[in-house]
Amino acid sequence: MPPVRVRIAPSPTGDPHVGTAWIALFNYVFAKQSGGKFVLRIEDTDQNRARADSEQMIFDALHWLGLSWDEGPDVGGPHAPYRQSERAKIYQDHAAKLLANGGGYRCFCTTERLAKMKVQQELDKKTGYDRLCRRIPAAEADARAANGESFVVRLAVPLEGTVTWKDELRDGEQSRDVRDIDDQVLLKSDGLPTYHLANVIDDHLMEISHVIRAEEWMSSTPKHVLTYRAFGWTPPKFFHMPLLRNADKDKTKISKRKNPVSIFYYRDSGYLPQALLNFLATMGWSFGNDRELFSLTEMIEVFSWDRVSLGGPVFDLAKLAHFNEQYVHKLSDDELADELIGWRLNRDYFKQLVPLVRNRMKKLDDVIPLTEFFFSGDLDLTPVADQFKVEGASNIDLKKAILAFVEAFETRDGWTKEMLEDVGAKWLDAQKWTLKQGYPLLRLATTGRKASPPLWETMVVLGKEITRRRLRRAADWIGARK
RNA sequence: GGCCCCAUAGUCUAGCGGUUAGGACGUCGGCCUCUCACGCCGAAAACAAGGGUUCAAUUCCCUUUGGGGUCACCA
Repeated sequence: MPPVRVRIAPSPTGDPHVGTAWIALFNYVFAKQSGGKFVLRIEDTDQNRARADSEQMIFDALHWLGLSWDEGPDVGGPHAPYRQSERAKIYQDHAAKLLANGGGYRCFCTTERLAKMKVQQELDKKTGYDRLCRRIPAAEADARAANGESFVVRLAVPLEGTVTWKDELRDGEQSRDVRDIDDQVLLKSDGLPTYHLANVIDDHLMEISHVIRAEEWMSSTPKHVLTYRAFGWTPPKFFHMPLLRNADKDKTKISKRKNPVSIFYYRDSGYLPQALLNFLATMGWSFGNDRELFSLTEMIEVFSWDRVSLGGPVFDLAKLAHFNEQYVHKLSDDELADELIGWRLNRDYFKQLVPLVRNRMKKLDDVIPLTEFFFSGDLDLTPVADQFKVEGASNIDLKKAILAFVEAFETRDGWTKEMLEDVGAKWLDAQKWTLKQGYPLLRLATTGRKASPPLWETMVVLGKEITRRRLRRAADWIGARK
């Protein structure tokens, strides 16, 4: 048996996701239990979506949870670099091998042609690349590439036969008719690999023994298996965990439109990392003996794959709150005091608040009522219910307007006063509202009050996650009222 | 829509042929109590449907239904 080596491979495209934490937990636990290694690899091959501060946020979030990695971009390791953007040469060399052995081929199709093809396929009810470039003789393709023509490298999927593999969490063998598999793009025209190529190469080179990932990857597994074969490699073992899902009627995979998904939301609204981890562990896995409160260490002791259940668990905030309550109560007074200080009752946080409220204070004790909403999570909006109104706008209009503001800042980088100010101004224009009509709505939703420190500064201090959550919650609440 | 995965209360789950179908969250009652919370006690609440297999199916098989994923030069 080769040593156990597992990994998580998040892409730095935004706030660290609870789904990442959840998958990380199972990888971590399995690695620790088997005396293996847990690797963190950053999948940043999408230049359009990668965000600079995002990688550090992943580190911070995982550290906060106490899930540490043995190898990674920050700690190094025998298979460095662990950042895919720094491994471009490796992928290109490997793509060249595929070109040489017929496992892959160059495709010169333009995005326009591909788009046209897709439109036609809609009518014909077909999918996948039509393999036009697969018929180009290798010598001609080489010449065109040498000539500077832009191309991608595609996987040459066998024309007939069946691919089979084992999913360790499911009975029997998985198999797929190759005719249902697309000639996946492996190397993009910018010379960087797609997920599929980078993933296979890295997992192989980094000697990953068990790929533990979410079910959304299950349908691309045959492509991966084929890619391993094209290189002449043996695929690792695959474990596809179910997907975390939204609550209510909408049981789609968990998303920020429906649920707070940033790990930082949970940290900032006062959840303890051990409680979050414990809660996450009970999603799709059970400890046994009707026990559901346990530590990471205890989980590592008893963990086994046969206690994984495959139904997609709904992420239930009420139950998370219960777990957290249990953990809070377990702390001694000293420990709880320290937790509170570490959370927001500390100098750093107060230093952000003081400039916002100092002119509104007469005595020191005014600080508490003035800043209360900086310390609370979800707000009770009923006391200000009748304040949520704009002349001529229905409840649905108000809901849409608030959501429009959220969508607008969602597309922007950073979280600064300037950005919010800009988004706000454009939003007012779009709503055709005056300042006095529009902004009170946002203020009410984010602070639960008619009066507060300046809106943008308040949002900045509150943080993006809590702001988003409050706005969305307010929008839903308004939209649902009579 | 094609392909694939999944299916025990509203939610998370136990169960791996014979159980009064267990636990937890939430909900509702009650006790405790100066209030509230905690805590304690109790209640309502589930095997999606139809066929098989079997002496016996929640459990095994098939079909249907339902839910989900995926069909990008995003991961």
